[in-house]
Amino acid sequence: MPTHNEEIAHAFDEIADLLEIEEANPFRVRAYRNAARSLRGLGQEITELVANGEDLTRLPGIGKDLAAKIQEMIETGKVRTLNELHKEVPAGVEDLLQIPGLGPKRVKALYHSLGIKSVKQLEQALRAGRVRSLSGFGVGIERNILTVIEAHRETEKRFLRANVVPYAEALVTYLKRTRGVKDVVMAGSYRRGRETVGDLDILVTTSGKTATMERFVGYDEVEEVVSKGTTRATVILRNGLQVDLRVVAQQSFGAALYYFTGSKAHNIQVRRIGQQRGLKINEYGVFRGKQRIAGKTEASVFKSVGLPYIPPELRQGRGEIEAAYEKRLPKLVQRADLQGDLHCHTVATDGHAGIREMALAARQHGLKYLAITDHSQHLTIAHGLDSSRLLKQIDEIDRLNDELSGITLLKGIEVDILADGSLDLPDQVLSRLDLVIGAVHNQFHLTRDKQTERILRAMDRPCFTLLAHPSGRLLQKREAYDVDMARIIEQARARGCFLELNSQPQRLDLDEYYCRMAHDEGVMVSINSDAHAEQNFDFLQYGINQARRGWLEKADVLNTLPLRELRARLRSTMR
DNA sequence: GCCGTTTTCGGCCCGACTGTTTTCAGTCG
Repeated sequence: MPTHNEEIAHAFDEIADLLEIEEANPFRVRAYRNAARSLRGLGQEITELVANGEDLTRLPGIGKDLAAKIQEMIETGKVRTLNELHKEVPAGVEDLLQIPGLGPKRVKALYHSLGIKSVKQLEQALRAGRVRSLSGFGVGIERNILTVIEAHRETEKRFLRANVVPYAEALVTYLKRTRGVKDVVMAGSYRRGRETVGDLDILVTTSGKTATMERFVGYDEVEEVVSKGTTRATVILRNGLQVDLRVVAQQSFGAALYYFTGSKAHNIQVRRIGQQRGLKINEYGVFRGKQRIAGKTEASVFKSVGLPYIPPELRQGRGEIEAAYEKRLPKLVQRADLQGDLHCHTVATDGHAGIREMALAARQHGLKYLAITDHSQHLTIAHGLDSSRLLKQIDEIDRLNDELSGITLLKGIEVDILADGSLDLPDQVLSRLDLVIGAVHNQFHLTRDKQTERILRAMDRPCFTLLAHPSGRLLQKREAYDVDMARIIEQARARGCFLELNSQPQRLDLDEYYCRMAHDEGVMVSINSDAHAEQNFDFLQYGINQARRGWLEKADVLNTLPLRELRARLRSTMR
């Protein structure tokens, strides 16, 4: 049973929680949290590193002691330290830390004074008014925690980026219409382009006194005001989304934007570098002693520690700072680099528009070519194409290409990869197409070996061009199927075929880790909309966000090629 | 518990808001 990074990270977080409740040295606590974060950001299974005999203490935040604990975890599946800690504080108590407003001190008091070991017990104690008498508590805190427990029973969940975009944009527009307000920008994970966001962070700069805070908490969608000061406020919207607002003076714009964009891991690294250089970096600027030396722009903050500008999508604390110092930051792909789209559907299967309408919509979105790739017969629920319908569609595309200007249609198919790795249509039909996208749409629960073999076999077919949504994940709905993606990427390199980055907001598949692996291995990725309707070409922006988080450059992306070159590349994969 | 272009000891990112306190501890991002 392999041990995954997340399990070890979780164990370290749990140790940190328990140590905190025990009032251990806060820096020791932080060491465990740093190590957990480091493991989560690794992008590679730690068991592989161990198997390759790598020295774990070379990983950031992992020293001799924690390296040994990782070994212990891999070998025995547990850590003695954690079991020891549980003798003092039973399992479950640390869950109380997840409740906003409860930190280690209060949790410790709740457990030691009242014996509270679960959220449920806490709720009962709160209702009985037994909590208010504890020192450090009061009626106010009692009431607040109760409200939070009730309101957040269903939360701790993140929102799909696409679902919060309208809220973010509306709120920004609303705040911009405030007197004295200069800039209103989104920061946080939203700005870093993450596929899901836990909350929205909005930064506002003002000149002089304004009523920004009042206007913010008075927003129509606000259900609850969590906190409100002069420079910072937090609200919960009616849909459960938390929004944090920060207000700073114009001169601090860059420092504040940098600070609130994060990520936390990235910021901590840079502040530490600043510290080594005798600088203090906070949201108001970069300071040497009392003197403010930078902060008007983000670039000035980076410059103060000798770094070039690092795009938000890369600020994850995963090697971007080292890469920046060594001048090997990627030049990230942009939406404008995309020349076409290689995956869409029409009314022939489960799409909502005809070929012509999709072509015109693609052209409207600035694309020069579009591959029509409806489903194949095996996907009956989508009314997939059999050979004869596909051949008819090929003729129709030929006719439309004669007629349409400014957009070229490519003939393709999203063909099912069957359980045995064969494709759902015969080679002689597939060979008439410009490209063949293979996709797994069933049998998600095969063993890792079988699933991997299935896909590798399909990729080996003579007509195979591109692997659609390679992991099959649906964000917040379905886990990726168990598959050896490193082998698939290796096979794509050897075979000369390509991987898709599917831009559907709930897919965004490849994920950022495997994008980076493809980049490192020299495998080209196609950023596709998988549009099922005319407006779905907007999804491409989400794919671009994801690609940028995965360090992809223009040269890594198949559909940045002009049509002629693209055709040549596609032909080269057919054999 | 980690870490080192001032250091193998002595540091460890930084500030805002709330509520319970009479000047600050706890919590959060």
